[in-house]
Amino acid sequence: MIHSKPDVFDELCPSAFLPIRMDHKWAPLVLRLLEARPLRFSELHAVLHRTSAKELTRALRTLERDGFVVRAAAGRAVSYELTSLGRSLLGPLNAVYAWTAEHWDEILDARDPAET
Amino acid sequence: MIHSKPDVFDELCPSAFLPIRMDHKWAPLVLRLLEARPLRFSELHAVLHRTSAKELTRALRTLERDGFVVRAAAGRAVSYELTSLGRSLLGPLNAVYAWTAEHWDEILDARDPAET
DNA sequence: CAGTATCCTCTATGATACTG
DNA sequence: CAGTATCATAGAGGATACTG
Repeated sequence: MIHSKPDVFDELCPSAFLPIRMDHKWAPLVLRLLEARPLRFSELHAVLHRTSAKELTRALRTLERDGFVVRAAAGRAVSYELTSLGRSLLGPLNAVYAWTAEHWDEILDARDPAET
Repeated sequence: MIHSKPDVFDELCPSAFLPIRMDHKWAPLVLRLLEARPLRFSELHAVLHRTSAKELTRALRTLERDGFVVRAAAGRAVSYELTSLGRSLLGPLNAVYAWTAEHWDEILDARDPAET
């Protein structure tokens, strides 16, 4: 089907904020965690221990909804895996993280020049 | 000075969400608008007419705070201009936008497979 | 022109407790 | 293990009116 191509400026459609704002705080992190291999819910939660099960679930549901990950239930065990769409986002996403790692100090300095 | 390098995973520091979530909805768009040349407040608002002056102001204050733009008041006229830090973010940022333009349809399809 | 000031609502997210 | 259910709060963001 034909969805109208998002023109980020003219129409100010939601794509202007996607996936810059990935609809969930932990979504981008989950995506990166799944880069290496599929992970179980508990494995994800172990790393993202600062969030609740509820929020992690919501992050995963969001990622599922958008076609970034697929949920595979094998009996008791449930694991999450990247789709090709999800994997394709890792490039740009990691580019942003790389930028952040490189310029984080400058942002902090801009926020608080005193702390030198 | 030495700010500890952000390890996006180990400490789950705020950098994990920056600038993926740029602390303001309109911030990334403002950044892109300033790519070509400095713009006045009203020029920005003309394009971003869907938001209020209050929110646009807040976006600009956020961008200033983080060292992405500088505010230059020339008498009555006020214009905003990218700093080199702000400009350096355009690369990764535009990469994400490019990804979005290319995969937006797939996300919509994932959200609503019916609409074919 | 370039904002401020208010009011208001809705959502995101956390904390905590419970379940098949 | 892999979630749900509930409660509670801060802040995001819209609408609108006002100002030097």
